[in-house]
Amino acid sequence: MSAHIFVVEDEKPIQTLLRYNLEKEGFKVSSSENGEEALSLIKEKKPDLILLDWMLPDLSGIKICQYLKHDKKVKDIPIIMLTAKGEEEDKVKGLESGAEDYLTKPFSFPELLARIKAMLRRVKPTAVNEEIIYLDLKVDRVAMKVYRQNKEVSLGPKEFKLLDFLITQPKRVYSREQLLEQVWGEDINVESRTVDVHITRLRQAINIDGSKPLIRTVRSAGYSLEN
Amino acid sequence: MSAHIFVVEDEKPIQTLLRYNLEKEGFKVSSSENGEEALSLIKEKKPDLILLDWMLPDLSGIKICQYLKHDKKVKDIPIIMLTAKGEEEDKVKGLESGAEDYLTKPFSFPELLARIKAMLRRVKPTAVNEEIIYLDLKVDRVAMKVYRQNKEVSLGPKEFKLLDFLITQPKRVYSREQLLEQVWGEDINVESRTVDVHITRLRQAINIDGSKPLIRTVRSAGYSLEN
DNA sequence: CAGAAGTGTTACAGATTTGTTAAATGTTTA
DNA sequence: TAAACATTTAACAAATCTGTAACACTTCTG
Repeated sequence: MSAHIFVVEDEKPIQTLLRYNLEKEGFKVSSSENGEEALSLIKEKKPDLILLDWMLPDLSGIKICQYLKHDKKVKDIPIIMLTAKGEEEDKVKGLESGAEDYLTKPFSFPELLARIKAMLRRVKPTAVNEEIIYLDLKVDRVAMKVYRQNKEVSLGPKEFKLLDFLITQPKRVYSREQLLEQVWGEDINVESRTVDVHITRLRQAINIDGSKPLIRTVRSAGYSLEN
Repeated sequence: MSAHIFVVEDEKPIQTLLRYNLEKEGFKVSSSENGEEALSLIKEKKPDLILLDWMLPDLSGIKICQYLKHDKKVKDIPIIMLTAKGEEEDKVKGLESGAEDYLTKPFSFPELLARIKAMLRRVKPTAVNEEIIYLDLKVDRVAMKVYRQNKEVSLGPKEFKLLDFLITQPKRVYSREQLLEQVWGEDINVESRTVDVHITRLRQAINIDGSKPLIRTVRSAGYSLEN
C-alpha cells in the first residue's frame, strides 16, 4: 500500500488524526490547512487521492474542487469530500463540483478507510493491495519480495517494478511504450528495446526449473503476465 | 505501560468495566462520575489521556472539553469522547470542541484499547508499549532498552528510535524518506544518506557474534527489519 | 523462398546505489 | 568548561543495476 493521499483540512485535531491513522495504514500523507496552499501543492505533488474538507478559511472546498477539475494535470485525481453536516444541499454541490465521494463528519476511521481503499482500488489498483498472487507467483509489496512456488526469488529494482505492474492485470498485454511509461517513468528517455532486455532478465529470475514461463510475448504488441 | 487514564463516566457499570479492563492492561486509572469533580481532578492529576462520556448529569461533555482545552496546563491531554449511537451532531460538536477522537457506544474494549494506545503512542510513546519482540530481538520502550539474545545491547538515541520504528512492522520496507520523517521528524532537513550511516551503526550494535544481520537493504527502496 | 520485421540473449561500459570510515560539527553531562 | 557522546556530511570503494549494441533466431509477407 503505497498511495499518496493529500489532506486538506484546517481543523488541526482532525488533520492530525487523519495523518496519524493514514500513515499507520501505510499511506504517504501530505497535508495543507488552507485552500491556496493546497492547490499549488496538489499540482506539484500529484497525490493519488485527495481528502477535502468542505469548510476552509479561505477558499471553499467547492472552489478547490472546481479548480482542480479544470486543471488537466490533476483532474483525474479522485476527491473525497468531508462535510460537517449531513446537508443534502452541500452534498449535491460537492458532487456537482466534481468530488467522487463524500463523507459526513464525524466519521469513523474504518469507514473512511474503506472508502479510500475502494476509491484507490478503482483508480490505482497497484496502490491498495499488499500481496498479489497469480498462479504460483506472489508479489509482496510491503516487504518488496517475490515468491515463485513459495520460494523467494530475488529481483533487481526494475525487474520488481516491472513484475509488480504486470501482475496487477494478468493476461493483459502491455505495449513497450506503456511499460516504459508505467515502470520507467513518464519523461524518461529510453529505447523501447530496453524493455525486452528486462523482460528477459525477469523471465530468468522467476524461472524455477521447469516451471511455466509466465511471461507471454505478443508479437508486435507487447508482453503480458500469463502463459 | 504506565500511562495514567482519567475516566469521566456516570454510568457505574460502564465505569467499572472500563476501570477493570484498563487496569488489567497496566494503566493507572482515575475516574469521576460528574463533570465538576472531573474538571478539578484532571487539573490536579494531569492524566495522560481522558475518556469522556458525552452525557453527564451536570456539565455536558462538550463543556468539559471546552474548559479543558482552554486551560493551558491540561489542553494538550488528548480526549477520547464516548457517545451514544446516532448522535451525529454531537460528534461534530465534540470534535469541534477539541476531542481528539470519539467512539460510539457500545464499543468493543479491544477497539477502545486500540484507540487509546494509538493516541498515547502519538502523545507519549514511552507510555504505551510494552515490549516488542521480533525473533531474538527485544525492544523495551518503557525502559528504553534493547536486547539481542537476552543480552542487552546499547544504542544511541537515534539508533534506538530507528530500531523502535522498524520493529513496529517487521519485514515492511521503509524508504529513507519515510524513516527520516518518522524517526528524525517531519521538517528536519537532513540528507537521506544519513539514514545509511545510522543503519550501519545499528547493524553493528545489534550484531551479536555470528547472528543474523536482521536489517535488510532493499536496493533503491530502503530498509526493513528482517533477514 | 528470400527479405523484412520482430524478438531473445549476451556482454560490457557506464551509472547508480550502498557500506563504511573518518573528520567536522553539535549536544549533553559531569 | 572540558570531556564524552551524538550527529551529520563528505568521500571512496565495492556491489549491483542499467541501457545499448550486436548477433542469432523466429515469424511474417509477398
